[in-house]
Amino acid sequence: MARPSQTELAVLGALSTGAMSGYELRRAITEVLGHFWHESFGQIYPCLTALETTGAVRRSGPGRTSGTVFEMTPTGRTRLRALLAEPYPPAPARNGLLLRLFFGSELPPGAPESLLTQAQEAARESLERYAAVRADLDDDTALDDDLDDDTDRAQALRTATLSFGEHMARAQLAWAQESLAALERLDEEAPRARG
Amino acid sequence: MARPSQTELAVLGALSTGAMSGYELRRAITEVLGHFWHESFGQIYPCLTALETTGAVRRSGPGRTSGTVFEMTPTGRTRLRALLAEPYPPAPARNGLLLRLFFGSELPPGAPESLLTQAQEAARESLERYAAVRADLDDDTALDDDLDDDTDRAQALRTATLSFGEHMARAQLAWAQESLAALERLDEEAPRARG
DNA sequence: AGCAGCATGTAAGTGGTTACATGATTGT
DNA sequence: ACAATCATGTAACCACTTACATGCTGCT
Repeated sequence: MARPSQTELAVLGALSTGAMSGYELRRAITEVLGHFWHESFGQIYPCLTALETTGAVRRSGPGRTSGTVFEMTPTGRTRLRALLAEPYPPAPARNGLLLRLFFGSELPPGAPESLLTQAQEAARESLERYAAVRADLDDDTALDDDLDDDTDRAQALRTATLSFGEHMARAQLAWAQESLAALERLDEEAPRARG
Repeated sequence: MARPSQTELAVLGALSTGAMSGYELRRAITEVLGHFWHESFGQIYPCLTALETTGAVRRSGPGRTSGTVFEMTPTGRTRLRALLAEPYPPAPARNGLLLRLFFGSELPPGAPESLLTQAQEAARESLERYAAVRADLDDDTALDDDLDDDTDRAQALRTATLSFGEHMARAQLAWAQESLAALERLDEEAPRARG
């Protein structure tokens, strides 16, 4: 694991919150980072063994299978900080929805509209999920009054990632609505414009 | 090319607007679809030969190198429509910025702020590019008064993909500003909250 | 005894990028 | 003559997914 990798960063990041098994690691990633990150077992386990050989991670617990947890070492924390400071690779621009919409005039009428409605629905569902997460988050902060500045700041950063999802979902919702309206307007005007 | 592929769709889509060489194909994709799609030569050429063997695409022109253009056949257009109707695979959730922000409390103070400022700047640049594209688009529609309903609709769909980019960029801008403000507020309040 | 969930891994395959090799054409 | 750009491709590699193999633990 010489070259920096995003999987490595995600794994070390998750491990920075406490020691856990590979299985738990994956669940932690999908549950906590789920709205902007994903890892599969096929990535996690090889990454863990690689991290072990570089000394960033240590296995502790009884033995081979059960009870074994992966724990971040000081070397690992240094590595985590280095990876965090690394510039992130640009996300590959590949939006299947827009690709289909762009050439949507090849499809029967109504098909692009249906794509937009689906996108709208997806955005609404995302917003609902985010609202639930935010409710949990607010409960937590209301309970803990004795936060120091560090956890306060950490909390704010985590909230920012949630807020990103909310902004994007709202934007997608507005866009889909707007685009649907534009297509509808076209349908109404078109027949008159003939001749 | 038995299994549907997004590259195939992008290539056929681009070819549906006219015959061109592989080289031109790539330029067309990056220029026209650039804000939501990308293809490299390593994908395009193998895909073209595969499409040729299935009869979706035909080579025409003088010979081996120069002058050869790839042309979509009727089979190809059928294939394009089938691919467009296919549900699109979900985009893998992997946002490097959010990953760094989430664990940003491990970084020296100021680093997350710098990430947000960069994101803000990137969004601003995107908006500028989109504004330029939209200006071109409006010029075109102003010139052509004799549009039929079909091109009108095609135009609306293409505009929708541009509009998507604009909505997302604006949302990112707003989010970055909001998050920066939240962090700043924290900095001001923190010292007082001590003791 | 049997099932659900915990747990660790591997192998094969996919989709994609990057770098390279090669050569023609056009402009300066 | 040289450089830039047009043009077509291949090979090596990388990241990632999926499916599979294996076995443990705890519950009913």
